Amino acid sequence: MYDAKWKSNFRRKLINWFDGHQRELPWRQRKTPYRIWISEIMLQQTQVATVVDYFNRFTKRFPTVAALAQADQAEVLKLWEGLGYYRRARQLHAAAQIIVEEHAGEFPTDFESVLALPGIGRYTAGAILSIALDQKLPILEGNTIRLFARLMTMQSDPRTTDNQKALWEFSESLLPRKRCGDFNQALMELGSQICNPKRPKCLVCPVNNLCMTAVQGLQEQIPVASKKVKYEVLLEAAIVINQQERILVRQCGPGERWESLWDFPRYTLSQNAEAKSHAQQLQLQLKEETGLGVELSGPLFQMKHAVTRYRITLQCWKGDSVTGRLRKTPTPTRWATLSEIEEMPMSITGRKIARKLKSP
DNA sequence: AATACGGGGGC
DNA sequence: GCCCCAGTATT
Repeated sequence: MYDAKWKSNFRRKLINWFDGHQRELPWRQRKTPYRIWISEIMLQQTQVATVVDYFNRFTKRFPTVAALAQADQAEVLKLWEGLGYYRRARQLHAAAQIIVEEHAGEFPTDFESVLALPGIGRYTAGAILSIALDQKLPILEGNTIRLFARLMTMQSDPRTTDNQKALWEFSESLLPRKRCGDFNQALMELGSQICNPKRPKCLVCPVNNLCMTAVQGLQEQIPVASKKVKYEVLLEAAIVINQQERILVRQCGPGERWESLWDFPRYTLSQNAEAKSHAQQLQLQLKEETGLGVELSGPLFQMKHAVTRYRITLQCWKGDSVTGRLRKTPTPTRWATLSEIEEMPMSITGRKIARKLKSP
């Protein structure tokens, strides 16, 4: 079924389609390993449309490996602010320093060395080296998993270990002799633009007659859905304490969500109680922990924030007329003005609260 | 094999 | 509200 003839047809049709339909994207203008690397890290679990502006800002500020390696981590995180998965930024920064020290500042060109860099797994190593240097290496990620599952009419969850192995082998077996980078990008472009999850555009797909799923009309059944992850709901309160134009902020600690990013003090609320009694409870608790006189008013606003396995409802209170001295706090804290806060890498909730404070 | 790690696009 | 996104690292 997937014999040499099928594969050569597939390669030819796919690459022809890509030549006429590929999107113009900033990282496609100059395909250096550095720029492809940055784009691939940003694109991990993140849609193209979200990445474009971040990529442009980041590569303008850090045009080379050396520039990135020399930066302060806080500045790297600031440019990553809002993109999520902040470990990517820290590992990107660490990898730049490794490249300077161990590879003379040149992005390595052999698969094993690239794979050894922090934040780079099999997909990203293959993507960088194929796209930037046209090396013959396979890829497998969200788009290609779905595309291959449909091409192969895979009848079980493509995310299982066994099926992943089969999909990697399929990806490798498909690689053309030349233009492997374009071919890999074409696979992903087809997966995202045509072979999309819901209602794929099989009528305009360049390989629809090679796809048994399309021929049999099984698009909604394949790929087989993975087990769903359960969510639980958390309720948290953020508190804004003003003291002579300065606001108390804290840095999230190790093992905590948003590690090393700045945030406002937050407390978990039990779910069923009334907001007002929570506010009073928090007031007492905060007085205890900071030694400050704390007055509460609010809530300022509420927001919901979905994270992988749980959901947060965040409430925010604005404090006023705070006097006294800070005695002790659970994590690193500092009093910062709103303009100082603008320069600090903030969690998404911190960022939204700060924006709200600036233009109420 | 499961889980942590963010935030947003699109319907 | 739900699914999914150019995944990686850890347990």
